[in-house]
Amino acid sequence: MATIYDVSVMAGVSLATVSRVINKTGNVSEKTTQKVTQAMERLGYRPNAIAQSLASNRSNSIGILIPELCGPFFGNLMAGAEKRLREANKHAIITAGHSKAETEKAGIEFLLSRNCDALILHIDALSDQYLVDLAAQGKEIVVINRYVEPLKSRCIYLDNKTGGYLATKAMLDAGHSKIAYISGPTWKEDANQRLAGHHQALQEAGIADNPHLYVTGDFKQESGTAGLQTLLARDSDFTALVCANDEMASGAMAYARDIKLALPEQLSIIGFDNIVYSSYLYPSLATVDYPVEEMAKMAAALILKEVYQQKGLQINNEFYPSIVMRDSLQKRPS
Amino acid sequence: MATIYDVSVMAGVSLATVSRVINKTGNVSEKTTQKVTQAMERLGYRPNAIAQSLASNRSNSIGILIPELCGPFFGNLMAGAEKRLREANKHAIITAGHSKAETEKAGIEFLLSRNCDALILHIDALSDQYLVDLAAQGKEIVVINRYVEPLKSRCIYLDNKTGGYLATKAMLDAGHSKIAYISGPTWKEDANQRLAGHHQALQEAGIADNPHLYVTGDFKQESGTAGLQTLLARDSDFTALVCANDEMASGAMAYARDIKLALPEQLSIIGFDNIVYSSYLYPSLATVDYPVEEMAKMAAALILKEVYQQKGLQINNEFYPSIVMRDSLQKRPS
DNA sequence: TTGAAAGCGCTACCAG
DNA sequence: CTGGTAGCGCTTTCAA
Repeated sequence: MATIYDVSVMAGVSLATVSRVINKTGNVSEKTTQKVTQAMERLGYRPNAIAQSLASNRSNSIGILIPELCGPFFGNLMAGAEKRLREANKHAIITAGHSKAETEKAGIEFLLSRNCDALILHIDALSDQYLVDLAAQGKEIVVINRYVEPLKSRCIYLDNKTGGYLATKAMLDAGHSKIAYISGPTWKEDANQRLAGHHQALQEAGIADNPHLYVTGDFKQESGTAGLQTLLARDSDFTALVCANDEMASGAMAYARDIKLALPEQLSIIGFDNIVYSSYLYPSLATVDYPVEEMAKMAAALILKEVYQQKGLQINNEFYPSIVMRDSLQKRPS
Repeated sequence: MATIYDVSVMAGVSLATVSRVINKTGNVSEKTTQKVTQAMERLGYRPNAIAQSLASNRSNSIGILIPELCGPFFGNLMAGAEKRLREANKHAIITAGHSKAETEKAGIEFLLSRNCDALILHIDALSDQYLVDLAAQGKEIVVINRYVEPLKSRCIYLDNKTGGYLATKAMLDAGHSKIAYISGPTWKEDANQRLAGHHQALQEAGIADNPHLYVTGDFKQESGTAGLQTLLARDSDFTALVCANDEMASGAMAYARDIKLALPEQLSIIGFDNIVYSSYLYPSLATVDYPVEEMAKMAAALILKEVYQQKGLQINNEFYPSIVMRDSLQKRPS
């Protein structure tokens, strides 16, 4: 690899000048610029980002920590952030936290040690306090899908409670009153808030809480399958099922078909997230739209504004869910 | 951030010694090690990976370039590679190539400029020659899902042609003879090979080629929907549909239901890839298994072996697809 | 077993 | 407009 030194020798100028033309900073004469550019081309020179970063304390890269690298939800999150950053000539460095405190911490350390200019974090396991302390260290962080009061201007979050409320409300409006619920893991904030919204909707409708109608999953498909199985085994005669995310809903749907339960005639189902393939399920899955890609772009925009002083960016911290009606949710036959 | 210098001062030793205990290299007395370790803890010291990398020309990070960050196929690819690397204490740096020569090249340059020790590349647009030249520059590269003759020991690939063959053969074996095909983009190697396998199967069965039964998609769901629509508009009376991937198959299934075509009674469908949710579709989608996660792990293993001299690793370059029978493929009613 | 010192490739400040 | 030069934080000889 050619270095800046090789270029300076070939162009017959100093290191400083080469650096100037690389970074388009300072004034360099037209003629000199040309000489340098030519030398760079001839040598196939490419700046060493590592060295640049060490010298300038800037890396033009943003660390992104998400629980998992696969799955439609986080896929869209990554893609949204990466797109926005790429447009601004910044790079994303992505790593997985696997929803465990230890690995989340290790992931953050990794990103920090790579000198990221800022971090976008989807944290499941670490505490609010940890995030507050982290932010206090001076590195710009943006927390996505979580509301941390002291960091609220740095959080991009969804009103999950309203989302849960809307889902159940849609079932109520369709005439259902026996509504089962498959929750996400109780140690996840978003799962709890969705459940809280569900409770609120039931309460408003004057429907008493029935623990037989709840089961906890882990946001994966299999747990939707297992969840519905458990619920049915309890022998409660519910006509509607609210799932805390689409993946569990699709698992539940698969189970329903296995046991010849007619969908949506015998059971209405609604999910949450509006992941890409929910409209391709059969019946197409009603859900609550989670504008995750937009939110990820907003997180990126926040960083572009705060860290790179990009102008004219409108920041919006709170996002709202909306109902997406599809065939899996049907009026309760009276 | 505390630096190695701060640690050396606090511990009362030299920089070199601190470096030795960080890297567990060279002999350092028990006592000294303790002093240093304590100082590091007290200062909350974390090595600056950038500086380490610049000084040692090693980064312990592996660059991964894939076309897209979202989607089940690439999600599994990332996850598999990351998992294997993490176990070995290496880190993945992931970037998207978006299937365009320019961005793919930029992605590679980015990874190279970040001093990655090796690259795992899923390349769509760049030429074989480009890859050969790249490899010649000395950086270890592993090419995934593509066979490049001069680099064959560095390629981890699937026998896509056999996969295409198996899919169509399964339809033939089920009694179908009018078989439509929705292909991937013709400029993608894997798409062409799958199609070649399809042709081979037809030929062996003595079935003449019928251009009316072909349509080209882009591996996305929508193109499956559009593809089936186009095929049906041509008014050919096919009873089976082979899709070059599961996403297009799910799009086609959605369209079939829209127009009240009974699945699988009136149309048998098979996909390719065996992405996670294909078994949750209705009817569950028959497909060709693509062991992408295993392959990604193998790519990582190859790097661990070649670059980091990890021992005892068995490398296997070629992987084979296998048929996954599910409800969407049914015997042709005679 | 330890320390001194020369870089790694680049930026940024200070002179001129 | 250009050059000289002191680092950025760390690794890695070479000596002691």
